Amino acid sequence: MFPEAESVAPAMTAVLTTVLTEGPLSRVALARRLGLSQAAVTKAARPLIEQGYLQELAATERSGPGAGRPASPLAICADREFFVGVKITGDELIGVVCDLGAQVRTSAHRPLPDAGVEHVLTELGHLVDDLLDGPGDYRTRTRRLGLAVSGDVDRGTGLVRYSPFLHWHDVPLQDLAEKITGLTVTVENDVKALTTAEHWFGEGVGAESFALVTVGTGIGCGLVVNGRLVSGSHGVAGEIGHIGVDVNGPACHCGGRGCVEAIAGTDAIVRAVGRPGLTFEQAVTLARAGDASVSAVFALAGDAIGSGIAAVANLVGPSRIVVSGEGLSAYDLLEPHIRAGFQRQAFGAAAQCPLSVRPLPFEQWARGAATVSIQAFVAA
Amino acid sequence: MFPEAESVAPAMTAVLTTVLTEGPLSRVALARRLGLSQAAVTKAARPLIEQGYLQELAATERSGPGAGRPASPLAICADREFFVGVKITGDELIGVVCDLGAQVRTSAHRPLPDAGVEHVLTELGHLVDDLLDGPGDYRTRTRRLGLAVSGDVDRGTGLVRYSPFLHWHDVPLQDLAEKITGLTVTVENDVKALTTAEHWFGEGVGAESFALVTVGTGIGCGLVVNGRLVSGSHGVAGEIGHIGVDVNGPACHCGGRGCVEAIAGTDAIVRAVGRPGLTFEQAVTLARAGDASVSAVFALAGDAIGSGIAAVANLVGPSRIVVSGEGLSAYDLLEPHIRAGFQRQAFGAAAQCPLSVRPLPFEQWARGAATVSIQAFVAA
DNA sequence: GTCAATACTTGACTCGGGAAAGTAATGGGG
DNA sequence: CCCCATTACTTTCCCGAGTCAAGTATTGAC
Repeated sequence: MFPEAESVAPAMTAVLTTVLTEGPLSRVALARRLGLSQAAVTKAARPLIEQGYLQELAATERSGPGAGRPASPLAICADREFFVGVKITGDELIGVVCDLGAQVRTSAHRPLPDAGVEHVLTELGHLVDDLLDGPGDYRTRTRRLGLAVSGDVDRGTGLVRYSPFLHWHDVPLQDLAEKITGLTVTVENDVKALTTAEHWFGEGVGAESFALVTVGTGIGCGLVVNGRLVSGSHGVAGEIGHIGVDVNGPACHCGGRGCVEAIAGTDAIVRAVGRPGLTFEQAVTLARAGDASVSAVFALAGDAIGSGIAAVANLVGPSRIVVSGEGLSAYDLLEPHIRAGFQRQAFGAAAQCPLSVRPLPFEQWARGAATVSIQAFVAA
Repeated sequence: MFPEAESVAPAMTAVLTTVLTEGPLSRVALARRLGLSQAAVTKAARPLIEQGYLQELAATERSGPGAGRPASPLAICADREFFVGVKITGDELIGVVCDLGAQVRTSAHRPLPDAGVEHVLTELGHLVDDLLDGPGDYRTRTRRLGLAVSGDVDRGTGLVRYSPFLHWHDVPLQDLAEKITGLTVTVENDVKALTTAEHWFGEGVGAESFALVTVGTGIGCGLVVNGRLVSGSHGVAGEIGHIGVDVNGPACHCGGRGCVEAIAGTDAIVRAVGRPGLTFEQAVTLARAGDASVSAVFALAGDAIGSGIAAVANLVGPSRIVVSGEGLSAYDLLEPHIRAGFQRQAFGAAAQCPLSVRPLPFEQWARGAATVSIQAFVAA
């Protein structure tokens, strides 16, 4: 957290994290919330205030019958520090600058004609320069960069083990990006980054367990269980897209049969419609216009997604599920069937798990990357 | 851990837990394993030895080239304390006495003609008396009892929220059982208890994430993720039996379609064979004798189980999966199809997750209950 | 103005754990 | 045989995070 400090008192991390994710809280409220004494919170908060990360808000009006000294809630100084987040896709870099409160301050993107490591790094350097040297004067108050990449990523070492879209194998992205940008870099899988962002700053705040499902060409899922992100011991986790929901369904590129993705991925939907040359958007238009056979494809797709989500609910019992992704452009067509499939396959109380829909634009994925670097900063 | 102590130094719990689950270790090895200083281990171990929970083994012969003082490994004194575990089924109580090392010392059972709470408690009292006052003189060194019940159980409060087999609603089983037996009682869901036992003392030792699948009339699953048991926020977790693997499959009693349990539960198999009056055992015999249509039913069942297990592997990426349960009497018929279904639907590296088979007799479920009380004791 | 109520701060203390130096027990080489 | 390197364990001293209890601050109600 501080440039000098080796490791920081747990209470400081806890206080800062709680104020970040749950908003302004008085010291007394923090003490109750964290199971600490008031004295411990006072001591932990002092250096955070001195360093400019927290500020005392004006005393609020008090409720309740009796009197008493008004609380002075502690709030984040969002401007104290900024964080760059970049999502690396196969054909584009999308970058944002976020403040400490994870609000996006500015964004930019660069096309990526070539996904070679060298080229991506060069473009990344340019993108970061554009973001930090543009209006806002973020350069001086920015020390960290988060990168979100699809595929198998080791967050601890910042190694990209394998990324199918980029065709990367064992790229030490963290080291390379730190050399190019001069910032402290954190690398994370893109879905996990987005899940983290929702867990800290979105719908998943306060949830002990939480799932985020992304619908698009691929169908993915990020999981938080017992308050911690699920990483999977073989680097595989959240692969909801390859759960089999129909033994007699279409073959999937993964070798499985009737995978959710092979039924409900945008490519799979186009294929199932079976009209040569038709794009996904055109299929959506046809279905909205009432074309029965195309609508049926969307119905099956939504049902498959719902079944997959129910599998998540049945297995880990999250307290919330958020559905998101690019494929949500067709959400009006999918939603009733997603909900129907979910309700049918969710077991017992799992059916009561709230399912919310949030179209998260690509910029939000970059924000997810920034969020991961905020986390790394707070935990440092 | 100690009758007097309110809370115990974390290092003591860590040392005792590690020796329990990983066997005798020297202080130096423990320090490395736990990331503590040698001094901290020495200090934590002393009271544990004094109280008789640990003992120093004779120095072992040393390997390596140089010389050096031989290590004196610390081992559990298994006889120091005993634990009763009872599994409550719809028609029987199965009880065991385990030592501190979770070895079963003696067992007993009582039929349960009536699953009413009153009657179960009376029988439980008799069963515990039988176990503790029989040969072995366990009574004086036993202070804890673990109960395993199917259904929705709150381990923290020992409340059985709902148990379908027993037709129980909101039974404060912990309090009731403590009154009857005079022991400190822990209550846990049966599958979770068995999973805990395998995680601490079985195949799952040392695994950060681990899944146990039980195959029988119902099909269940216990999950350990990031080293912690998954409980599910609505009391639902590990319901692998109600994952839908065939949208066109048979209706399930849960309201779903093509649930694993509706295809591969023992009742479902009997129904799918479709010969009135035929028992499960007779179906097994027919299939073993080569009856093609019956064999096909087992093939479909195995495939469905394999798909469900693959869903677990894809979502949480456990480092091991253990398959168990009564239905394993037919495991020769199911196994190849379970493995085939798993391999087909497991995504990428998830397919490398080792799948082991362990028929765990009912007594092991009672041992699971005892294990939960051992955990409660160690953490106390 | 006093009083109860609530929020926060201060200072003495506790306790878990670390660092480093000391002791114990072994085998190997002179 | 005596030293010495090597490894295992113990002891002593210290630090720092957190608690407890007492004190200060700030409000509304009477």
